[in-house]
Amino acid sequence: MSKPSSKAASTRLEILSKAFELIYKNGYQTTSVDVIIAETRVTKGAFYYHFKNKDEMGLALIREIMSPGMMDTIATPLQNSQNPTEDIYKVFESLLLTNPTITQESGCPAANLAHEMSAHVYFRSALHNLTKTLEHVIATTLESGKAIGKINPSVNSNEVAAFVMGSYWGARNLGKLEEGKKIYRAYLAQLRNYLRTLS
Amino acid sequence: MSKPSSKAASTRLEILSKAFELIYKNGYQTTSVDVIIAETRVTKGAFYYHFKNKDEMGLALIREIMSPGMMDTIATPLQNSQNPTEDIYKVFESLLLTNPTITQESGCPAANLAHEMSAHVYFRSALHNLTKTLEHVIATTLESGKAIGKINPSVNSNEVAAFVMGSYWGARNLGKLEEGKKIYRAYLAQLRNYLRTLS
DNA sequence: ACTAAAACATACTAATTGGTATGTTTTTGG
DNA sequence: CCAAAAACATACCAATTAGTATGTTTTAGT
Repeated sequence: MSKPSSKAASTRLEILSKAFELIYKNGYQTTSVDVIIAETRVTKGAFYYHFKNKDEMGLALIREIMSPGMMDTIATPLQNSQNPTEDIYKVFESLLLTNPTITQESGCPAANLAHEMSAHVYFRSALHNLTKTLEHVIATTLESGKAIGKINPSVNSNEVAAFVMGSYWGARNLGKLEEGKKIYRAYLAQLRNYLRTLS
Repeated sequence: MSKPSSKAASTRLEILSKAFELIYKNGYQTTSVDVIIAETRVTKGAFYYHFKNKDEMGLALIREIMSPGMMDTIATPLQNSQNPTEDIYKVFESLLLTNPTITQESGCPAANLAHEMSAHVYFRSALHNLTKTLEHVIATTLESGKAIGKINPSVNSNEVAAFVMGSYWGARNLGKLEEGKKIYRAYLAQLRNYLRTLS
């Protein structure tokens, strides 16, 4: 995500960055290659030199922009957590209430793509891989919480991780229908209640 | 949803039914008017006689097909519930595991549309209206649970209703990325755990 | 049975789509 | 420095899109 050493690599990155921005806002199918290149200094020849078609670009987007981005905002803050439930809560709270690049109108980039492109095999497996990685991070956090006596040993970490991830996606989707952050606060309050039952 | 008394009304219903089927499977934007009429005995003239444009048809779809459908499968089973948490759980369990028209690949029709069309003001408010109605039904169920001593009075019914609806949407979205129903069983197990804390 | 409106049918259009063909320029290794 | 490959630029194309123009048929009230 951060090696525009060569000119060609920076062109490629410019495409992916602008594509992410547009697709996040307007969806994959309704973001045409034409508008992507119109919003960059890139021409069609350059676009199709770097990606053999639109879908290849979309897959690169998942792997090179979205995956690292989500790892940064979710996985990194959970490393070496001494208080799993509180730290997991905080990750989603800041994601919902303070993160500047993720907006209420546009929702969660990964959830959006999952909704729209899950019928496409390669998109589906790329996104599945992404979610499984995140779920694994959360589950691992819970497991180490067990080791330090902060999480009840009877808790099924994988189930909980899936439940938390899923509920977040759902909250993001509900949020797209509303104006204020009231829905997020309701969600977070109940998420906290739920997480507390894991101790 | 059930008055094809006149010939014209049955034409209109045929459009909406097939449109629902196609849009549920393939999304709103990627379902063209051309394929809708190709899959019915309806011509373009008839289509644009009944709906002034594609979006008007989409809105009718929400109001005349989806809303009644969701009321039937979610609200009706909760009427006069004597055991709120168990009945709420059962509604989502049957929705996830046994409902024949809602498939894993295609997910939740309302959640799909919310994801795709929330930027469109009229779609957003129609869908928001739909979700708020459902949340209200769930919240009301919880409130009457309080009256019969089955739900802890300190529970915030509206928050819980939003959390349950949202988590279901998220589970549906996660499910679209996977093959088996394992993810649903994980979700349901944790939903049950969560609902039990409300007693 | 008659007529006016409702309900439909057919043929078209302008814009947009993803992708290609065919070039020119720029970079890079020897 | 120089050739070959990499990187880009321009002009095009066939298919698909939502929507319209202009008809014909069907229905319903009198």
